Amino acid sequence: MVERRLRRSGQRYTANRRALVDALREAPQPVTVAQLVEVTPSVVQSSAYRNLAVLERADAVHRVVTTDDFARYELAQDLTEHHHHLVCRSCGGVTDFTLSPEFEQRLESVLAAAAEGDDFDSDDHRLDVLGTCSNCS
Amino acid sequence: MVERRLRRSGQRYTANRRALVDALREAPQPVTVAQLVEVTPSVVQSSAYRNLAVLERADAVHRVVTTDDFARYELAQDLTEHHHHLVCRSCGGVTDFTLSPEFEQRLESVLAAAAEGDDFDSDDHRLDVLGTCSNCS
DNA sequence: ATGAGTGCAAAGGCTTTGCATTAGG
DNA sequence: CCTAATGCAAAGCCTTTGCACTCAT
Repeated sequence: MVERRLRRSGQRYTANRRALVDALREAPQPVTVAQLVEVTPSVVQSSAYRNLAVLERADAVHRVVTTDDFARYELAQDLTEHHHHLVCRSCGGVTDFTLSPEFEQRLESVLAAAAEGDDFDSDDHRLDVLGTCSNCS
Repeated sequence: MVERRLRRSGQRYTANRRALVDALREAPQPVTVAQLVEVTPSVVQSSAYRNLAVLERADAVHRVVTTDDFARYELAQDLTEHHHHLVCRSCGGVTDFTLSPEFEQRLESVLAAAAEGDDFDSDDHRLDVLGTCSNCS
């Protein structure tokens, strides 16, 4: 699946990229590049950044922005499951959660209507809850 | 209102801070620090960063994270009106939009339930629509 | 062969910080 | 007065980039 997306955008599925994707598959939640490099010592930092950028352009991974200074990555949601994030203001950590399909659908239609009104071409939404995780409270 | 919040957290409402808040009040949407400094030449960049941090801790302004490398700021939503953002993937620009009070309320209760299940102490949510703005399309 | 991918090191760019000076209460 | 705030410059830190080398096709 990831391989197909890479090929589609004219990219190879190299050992480094495989290692990164495997690591992301293992991760239960979005991880920073530093964490990723630590788990996959065969991939040096600059290659990790470059490959994550390639994977993102191929829609295989997704970059998650939280409140701290670290970019986090996760597998593309259509390779996993559509979900949202609990973002801890204290440690910057991210936990996934999902909403019912009914509510998701309702949300999508409401958002589509809002974007339409502003002549905005929407392709995704991002719904995060901010607060304090159980570890930090 | 802003002044009260600053005093509450033991901070002064100085000329620089006033200028920043006034500029934010004028801005129709979240603005970058660079834009802010440009509009308020009396405030140098480092003071802008420091003061925005103070104002954020006092809950007077709110830091908005988009997809580019620039932090954006807006007045705290309870000083304006609760709203959400259309974030352009191309230029990083942000436009505000609102949802109906009914839907907002529904959303809040759904999110509260989800956070509860993860033992997460939620205090806010952030709902952004990603896509392409009319300028960039 | 030949262009994409990689590693290392250096550079970029937004943001933060040290320090001497100024101003608010 | 005396602490907080300010300006300037320098440093930090995540991220990107240049360049030579290696690998896949």
